[in-house]
Amino acid sequence: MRISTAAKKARVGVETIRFYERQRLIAQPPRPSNGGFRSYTSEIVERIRFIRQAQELGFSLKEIDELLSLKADPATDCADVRAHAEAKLEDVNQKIARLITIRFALNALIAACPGRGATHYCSILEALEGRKTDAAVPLQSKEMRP
Amino acid sequence: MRISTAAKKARVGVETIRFYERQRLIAQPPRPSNGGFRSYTSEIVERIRFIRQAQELGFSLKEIDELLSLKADPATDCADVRAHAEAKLEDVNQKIARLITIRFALNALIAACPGRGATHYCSILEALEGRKTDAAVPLQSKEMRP
DNA sequence: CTTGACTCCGTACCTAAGTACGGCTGCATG
DNA sequence: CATGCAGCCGTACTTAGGTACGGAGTCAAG
Repeated sequence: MRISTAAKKARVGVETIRFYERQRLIAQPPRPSNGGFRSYTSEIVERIRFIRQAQELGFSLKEIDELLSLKADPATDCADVRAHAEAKLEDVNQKIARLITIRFALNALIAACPGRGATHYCSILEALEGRKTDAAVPLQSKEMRP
Repeated sequence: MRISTAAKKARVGVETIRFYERQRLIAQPPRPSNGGFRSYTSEIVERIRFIRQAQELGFSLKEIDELLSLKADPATDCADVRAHAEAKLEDVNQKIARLITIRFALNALIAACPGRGATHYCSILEALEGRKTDAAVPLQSKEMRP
């Protein structure tokens, strides 16, 4: 299989495969000594699919690299993998909590807004200025972007 | 007020102020013609605080730039600002929905995991491989990162 | 009047996850 | 056999939001 076929099967771009190779997430198949094209196996396609699936679950490529190592290591216990999943779940829960706080604040802002009139009296802008309105914005800050 | 004082008051780094100046989010105070230090006003500090508040709500610097323009323009109606807040709310809602889907899938994965044993039989890794388990991972994909 | 802290400025670097480009080689099809 | 599409390779660029660095200038205190 050539790279573009592999890319199609894994539903990624050719450049993405190369990028994964550079990141050592997947092995680069050897180039024939007589100098032809590299030949991609279905194992590699599977591996790329694995990577995309894990990405869908919010794992970063770095974390996926760890998962793949666990996967490859026969000494790995299933509990190790589970721990990663649980850590990611925790992560996701925190992001959700943070977003819900934001949603709450945005809702309050919108509710307090008269809906029209000069911005001189805009309660949303006022709230953002930090002068406290009813729709105060009490975020504890710190780390949402991971 | 010198830049480091302004930075402290706005609770950002000096470099961040400079960065905002380069991004034209805040104006750079003129340097005295005799060549001393720039003098920062409390208006600038307020403006930086506004930026950070809006960031807390998930607005990007680009969006904040728009908000600040609306704020500065006397022709702006409050409804314009409100529309931005509502768009951002919609945005936040989508992110939450996406994360909840992920949470669901992670929970299913963890629940299906025996908790120990060789990874050869690890249901989490299996699920990520795309071979369908009970704990299938049915994400519709597409755009969570904004 | 020297020392040390701060400012200024331009530029480079960082992470994440790719995407794009340009020049070359390889190969298959007409 | 020529033509044009693929593959290969190295490098540079992208977005976002900063952070870091190096050299020169400024200023206040000792």
